[in-house]
Amino acid sequence: MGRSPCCEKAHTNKGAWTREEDERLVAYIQAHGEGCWRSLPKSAGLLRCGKSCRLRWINYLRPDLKRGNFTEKEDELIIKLHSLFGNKWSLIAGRLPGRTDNEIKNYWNTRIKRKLLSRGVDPLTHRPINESAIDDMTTSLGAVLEEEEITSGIWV
DNA sequence: AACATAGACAACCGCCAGTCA
DNA sequence: GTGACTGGCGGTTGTCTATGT
Repeated sequence: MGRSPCCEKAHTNKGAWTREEDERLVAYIQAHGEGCWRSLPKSAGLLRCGKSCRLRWINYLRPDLKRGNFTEKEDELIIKLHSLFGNKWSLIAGRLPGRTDNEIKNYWNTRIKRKLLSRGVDPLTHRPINESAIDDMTTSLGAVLEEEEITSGIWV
C-alpha cells in the first residue's frame, strides 16, 4: 500500500489563487498562526491542499516579503551564494531577507543565467565558458573527428 | 490589428528527511 | 525497528504579459 495523498485532490481547487482565498488564508494565519498545514485548509474554509496554502503564504502573502526588483547588490550576492551552495535555493534565500527560495530560483533561471552567459561565465560551474566548454568540446569533437576520419577516410 | 514568440513568475509535482506512534 | 505522515525542497510546468513581425 502506498502513501496516502497529501489531500483529497477531487475536492480541492487548483491554479491561481483568488483574492477571496488569499484573504481567508491571511486572516486565518493572523488569527491562529502557522500551524498544521494539513488541517489548515479545512479550518480556514479553503478548498486547497495544505501544501498549496503553505506555498502561497511563504511565497506571496507573508508580510515580511520584499517583492519588487532585485538590486545589483542582491544580484551579486545571489551569484556568489550560488557559486558556494549550488542550487540550494532555501540556503540562498536564508541569506537574503525578504526574498523566497521560489523567487530567487525563478530570478536565477530567467535572468541571472543569461547575465552570466553574456559575461562568458558558465552559470553551473561559475567558470569562464571557454575554459569549461573547450574542455568538453575538444573531447567530443575529437571523438567525432576520429570517427569521421575512420568512416570516410577523408580529412579536409 | 492579428498573430507568434519570448520572458517572467506563480503554482504544481514528486521526492526526501525528520518525527512520531 | 518500522511504517505512516508531514513539512520542506528543488525541478518543472502553466499561464499571463510584453514585444516583435
